[in-house]
Amino acid sequence: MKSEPGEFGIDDLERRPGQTEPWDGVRNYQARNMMRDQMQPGDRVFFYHSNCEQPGIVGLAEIARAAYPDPTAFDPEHKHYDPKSRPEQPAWLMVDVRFVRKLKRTLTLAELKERPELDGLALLRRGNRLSILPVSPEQWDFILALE
DNA sequence: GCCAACGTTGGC
DNA sequence: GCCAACGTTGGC
Repeated sequence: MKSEPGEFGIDDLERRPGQTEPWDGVRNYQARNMMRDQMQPGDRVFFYHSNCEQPGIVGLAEIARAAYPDPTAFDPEHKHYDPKSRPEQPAWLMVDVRFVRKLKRTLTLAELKERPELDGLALLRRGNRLSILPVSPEQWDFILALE
């Protein structure tokens, strides 16, 4: 899961009450479907810092709550308001994410790109801009071993 | 700041 | 349904 550290970084997650944060604001159908269909409580995710000096994987988090309606979509005052989403029929969902730990070092995007073992990694696909991306078990183990 | 790569919107 | 215009993402 990507986040801009200037907006909400791994340190912010660590400081949250319960070290848990609702992952609101996702407004992409592919990303929504991944939250809805692929994320269960206890599942682990990489926390990725994007749009910053050193883009890369900085920590581990886990899903604390399965997908449920994103209330920010209902609020006309909110930046992420979307009139297509109504409480009776929510278009947008979010999960709760809980801090697990920071990595001992940042696994930079540049470093991940150098690894032929990660050729198929969705994060490295050309033009990818999704804020939530799949990682296979093999990719997961390989990346963690780089730490 | 630049720009490639997308997703979305809306006219037709 | 097509597609140009536009907005956003995010690395560099």
